[in-house]
Amino acid sequence: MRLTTKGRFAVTAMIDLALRQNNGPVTLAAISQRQQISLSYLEQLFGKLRRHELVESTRGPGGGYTLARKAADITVADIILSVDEPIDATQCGGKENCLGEGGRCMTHELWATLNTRMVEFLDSVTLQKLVDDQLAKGITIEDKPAVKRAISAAPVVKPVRVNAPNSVFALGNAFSKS
Amino acid sequence: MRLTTKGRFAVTAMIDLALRQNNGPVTLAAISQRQQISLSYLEQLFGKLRRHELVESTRGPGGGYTLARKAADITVADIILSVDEPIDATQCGGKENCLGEGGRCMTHELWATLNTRMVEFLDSVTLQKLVDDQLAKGITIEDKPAVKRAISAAPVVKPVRVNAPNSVFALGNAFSKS
DNA sequence: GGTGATCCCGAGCGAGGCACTGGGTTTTTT
DNA sequence: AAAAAACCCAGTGCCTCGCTCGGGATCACC
Repeated sequence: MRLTTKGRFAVTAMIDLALRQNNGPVTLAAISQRQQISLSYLEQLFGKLRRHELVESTRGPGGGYTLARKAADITVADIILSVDEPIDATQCGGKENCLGEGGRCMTHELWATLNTRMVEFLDSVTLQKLVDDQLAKGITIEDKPAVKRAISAAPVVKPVRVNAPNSVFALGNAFSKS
Repeated sequence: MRLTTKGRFAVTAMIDLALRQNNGPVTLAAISQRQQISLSYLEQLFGKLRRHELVESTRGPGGGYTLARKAADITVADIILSVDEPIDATQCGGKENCLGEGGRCMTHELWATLNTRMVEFLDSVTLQKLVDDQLAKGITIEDKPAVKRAISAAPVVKPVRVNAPNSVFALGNAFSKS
């Protein structure tokens, strides 16, 4: 498991989606503008989310994405594991990894436990809870305009690269080898 | 905070050091051989560990490293935070990060909480505990030969690059931007 | 006082991931 | 037909990881 801004973006986008999907599919372009995430990057993320059956898509005008299940049935762990993929290949397994004499994996259990703890925690937080948090904060959600085509007009703020410089909070491959 | 094999190597090396430091300083060359970690890489790691006052060094022949405090007073969090550094610069702070209208940081608290949980956990595991685990597993520790200079002879197994390919368990910069 | 063991330091390198860009295609509605 | 949207994919610049290389500094010994 791995946590980067990638996972953060995905969670943020999913919250945005959950907040507004009640009047029809939500377009990535809209999420991109609201959350300042590059459209193409969102496309990649939602491609993965769709393949993991967390969201469903409808194409064509008026289309967009909707949640594939109830927000209460989607956890943060689901989202992060979807976009960050390598859920498998998780153990040092039986391979030639652990050292020769005595053959252990001195820290194997430590990382395994840590992994479990993290997943447990992330799995305990549902998308619904995050949505409730946002609503409690008093977020205003604009109604979608009835006429779809008459949007735009608003000066398109090109989402500038915010450039996350310093990784401060990162968990790296804890299983490979060992 | 961040967890990579870097942190794993550091923890592993520290366990090795704790296990054998009772008859004098332990050389990096010895740890390198036993744990199959490249010597130069170990030098870098122990440089950081020394600067964070987790270990002390003695130079010259017969020198090496010893723990700067009791193993019971060193936690896994100490070790990992030492080698992975960027403990600071942790918040999205007051900067221009959070979005314009409504200005939130929708997931800020989520990541902050996760970070806290992880550090709490890692801080609850002491080096002494890991050492005890190893001893319980029935590890044999060879006595250091009395004559220092008469070592070597053993066919130097060049530590081959084990090459951890797939990062499975990784937490990335969770705060920057947001 | 030289020799060698050991720590110390910095520059750099190859691989891979991240965040993003750009250019297309398909599907669907109007 | 035209436009809106999802889809797809190849590439780019940057950064970190794990490691190598090449050189010091410092100290125990003979």
